[in-house]
Amino acid sequence: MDLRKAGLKATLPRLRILETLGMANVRHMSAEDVYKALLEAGEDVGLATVYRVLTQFEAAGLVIRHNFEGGRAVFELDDREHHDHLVCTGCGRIQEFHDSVIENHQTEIADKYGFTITDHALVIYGECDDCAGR
Amino acid sequence: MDLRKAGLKATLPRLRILETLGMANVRHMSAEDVYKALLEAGEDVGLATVYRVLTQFEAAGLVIRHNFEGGRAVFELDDREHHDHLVCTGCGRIQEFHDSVIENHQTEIADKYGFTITDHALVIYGECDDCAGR
DNA sequence: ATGTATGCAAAACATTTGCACCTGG
DNA sequence: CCAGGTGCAAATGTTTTGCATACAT
Repeated sequence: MDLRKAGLKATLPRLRILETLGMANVRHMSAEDVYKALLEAGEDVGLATVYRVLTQFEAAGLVIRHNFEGGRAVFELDDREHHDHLVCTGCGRIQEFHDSVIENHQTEIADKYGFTITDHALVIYGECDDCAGR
Repeated sequence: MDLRKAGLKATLPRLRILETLGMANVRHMSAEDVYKALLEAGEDVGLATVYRVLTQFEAAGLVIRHNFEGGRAVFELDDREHHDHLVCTGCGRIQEFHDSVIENHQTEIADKYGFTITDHALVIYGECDDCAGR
């Protein structure tokens, strides 16, 4: 939460972007989503700044960038336990989950092939209950 | 392998693109990779056609499109058992693997949250042996 | 023939960068 | 004050699309 602790000046745009990502009802937003939310909130921010700041936040470990299908990256505040994602192809809803058996197996696999894990991305695509009946 | 069976006319560009993806030493290529390979082979093909054809192949289930980190999609011939990927962040090398324990757990997780799996993507990023010592 | 596929060039996106101006500490 | 941050516009890189021509059946 503390920008200074992350080595970043506490400027207005950075604070606002962090706030926006912290809004309980969103969790996963694209750069454009953040930008639009700020404009609607009456903030005068540039899209380029949103991209720059999100990239800095990622480097500082404040947010996680996801490359789900669809061509645009989405960002999420890195303020809770590690988890993976279920993405509904119908409504776009995102469900987080954690499975330690899968996590452990990933480490085993990396070992087996001589890789040192730096990161991993597990995304399950499917249709959620609400979308099943169209 | 059979374009007609997939409902696609057996045109020269399509045959060449399929051949290129089938070259044993590649497996994972971006649209541009395929395009360049064809130009070098003396084929007169357009980049737009490569994109169009790869998208058709994906829809027909002949190839799989991956959105790894890095902004560009890579394609792989869908001619073997399902598998996931280890991607070396150092040299870009891609190692395929399969783990049935992980697969089974994914199904369980989807069930638990009421999702019907249509697809999934597990990518482990890390550094391979060869890159470990820089 | 004839409907579909292709190549080219232009368009559409997502994201990045150059630069003059503004701001936080 | 002054290094670093920001907004804007222009540049980039990837993928898509419109259209006249070429090709497979």
